[in-house]
Amino acid sequence: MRNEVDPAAAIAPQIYRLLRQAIVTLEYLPGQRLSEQEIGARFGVSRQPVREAFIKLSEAGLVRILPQRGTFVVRISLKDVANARFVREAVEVAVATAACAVAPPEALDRLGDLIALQKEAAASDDQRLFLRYDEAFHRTLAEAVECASAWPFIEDVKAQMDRVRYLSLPAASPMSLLIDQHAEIVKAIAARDAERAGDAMRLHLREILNSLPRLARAHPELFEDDEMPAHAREAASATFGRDVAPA
Amino acid sequence: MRNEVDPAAAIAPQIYRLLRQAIVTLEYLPGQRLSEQEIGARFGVSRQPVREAFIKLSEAGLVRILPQRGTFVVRISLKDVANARFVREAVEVAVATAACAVAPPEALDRLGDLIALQKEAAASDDQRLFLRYDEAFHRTLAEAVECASAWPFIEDVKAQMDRVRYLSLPAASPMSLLIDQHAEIVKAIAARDAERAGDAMRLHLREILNSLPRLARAHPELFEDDEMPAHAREAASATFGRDVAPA
DNA sequence: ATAACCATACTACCATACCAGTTAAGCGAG
DNA sequence: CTCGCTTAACTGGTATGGTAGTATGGTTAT
Repeated sequence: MRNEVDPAAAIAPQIYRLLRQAIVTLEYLPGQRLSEQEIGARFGVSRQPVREAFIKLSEAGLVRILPQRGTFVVRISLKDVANARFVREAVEVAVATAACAVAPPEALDRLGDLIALQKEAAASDDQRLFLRYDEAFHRTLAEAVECASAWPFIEDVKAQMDRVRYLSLPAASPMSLLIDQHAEIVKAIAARDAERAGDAMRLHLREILNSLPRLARAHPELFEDDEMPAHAREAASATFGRDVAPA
Repeated sequence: MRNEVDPAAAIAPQIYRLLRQAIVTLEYLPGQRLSEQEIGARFGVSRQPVREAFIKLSEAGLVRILPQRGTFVVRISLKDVANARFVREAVEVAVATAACAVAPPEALDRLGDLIALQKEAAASDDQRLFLRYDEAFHRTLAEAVECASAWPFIEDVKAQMDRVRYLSLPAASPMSLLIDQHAEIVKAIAARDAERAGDAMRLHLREILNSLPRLARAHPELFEDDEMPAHAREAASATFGRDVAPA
């Protein structure tokens, strides 16, 4: 978060990116108050672009704006994470399925390149870099089916999941597993097997359900006191069989 | 658009709703310039909340903000409409599928009530009211699977489609057809038949593909000069067999 | 000791002022 | 008449000021 803003470019989006990154990486913890005044002073900008960043953050569900009271980083809500995951699974499974019909071979090459880069990042144990390539992989796949204009929506939804992702970084699902899942997705698309590609993507995106209950128990102070909706328990038990009920 | 704003409530969201409505109903046509100054004067508010409304409209893809030049209503883009439809189909088919597993009977009752209201609106030929109940139907279904927090997401995506919807109002898909499709969705969910529910929703949401090429030819001045992405042509031909190619 | 009150110091929101960049019209030179 | 420059009138982006509402801490009355 020490990055300076570029006064030549539009400031508000830069502040948004910086704050989002800080929240998602848990540099700003749930409950923390964000002051327009203070953030503006820290980056040497006025309150107005900071305010616009706050509004976007609140739409992404990362902060809660209470008029005349303050703006606060929200706790991680199992319900919100599960719903975000639900939406993301729906969209990206559809993307993977569609890719089998319409993705050009060059796109598959690019996806292969990104997997190779992820392997490098995993080899040097650079988790941040790994996550960057992970995001690039999913975005590239969306572009492959000419859904680039749909990516910003996925990106918004992803915010809820990303924070959990960073929370699980120390002992996450091993990077090698995620790489294998990416590879399986690409292989299925290359084989033009729509059902297999969809299933592979579904399995990949349900991975987070495996660690979520454990993380919620390990860090209760970071989590909202709510439960996952029924559709998430369904999805988890269908994939992993257990370890999803609160108990 | 003649509605006044309520100065007691937050102004920016009100302006957003009013402008969105005006654009979607084609009261503001593509290419029209929107001036912060002028809109603010018309509603008796300052430029600031208007500006925030513009930002949201641009994120929904309804206007394009060109810094230091102006803000303009964008033409309808076949690509954007098709992508929005793709995303919406993915999410709502997943919702319909999940509803079979988790929707409580009371939710099905509410959906039945909304279908009855739609029939009334159709009987009195009130198209605006019909569209309102249509939206309520889809939102209620999302709530039935505890995906209420996912609805704002669908609502954003829907903006692109709604404008086409209003454009097609005079001679749209007959309301009775859409009501039958809603009824079929509810029946499938009541029967807990996930595959049938998903297919019914898919068919329902692909209806727009049936009229889109015709509308684009009939109103070329309203449309961006682009083509639907491959996935949309796939979806259309899979459902309707033809009349989707530009020719 | 406790409870009610009030002054103070915040907050977000809206309004206003200022700035830099774009556009286009008007004027002057060729 | 045509081309090129200047300039004035816009634009959106940012900074700053004003306002109403909320939390808080200290003081006073009970």
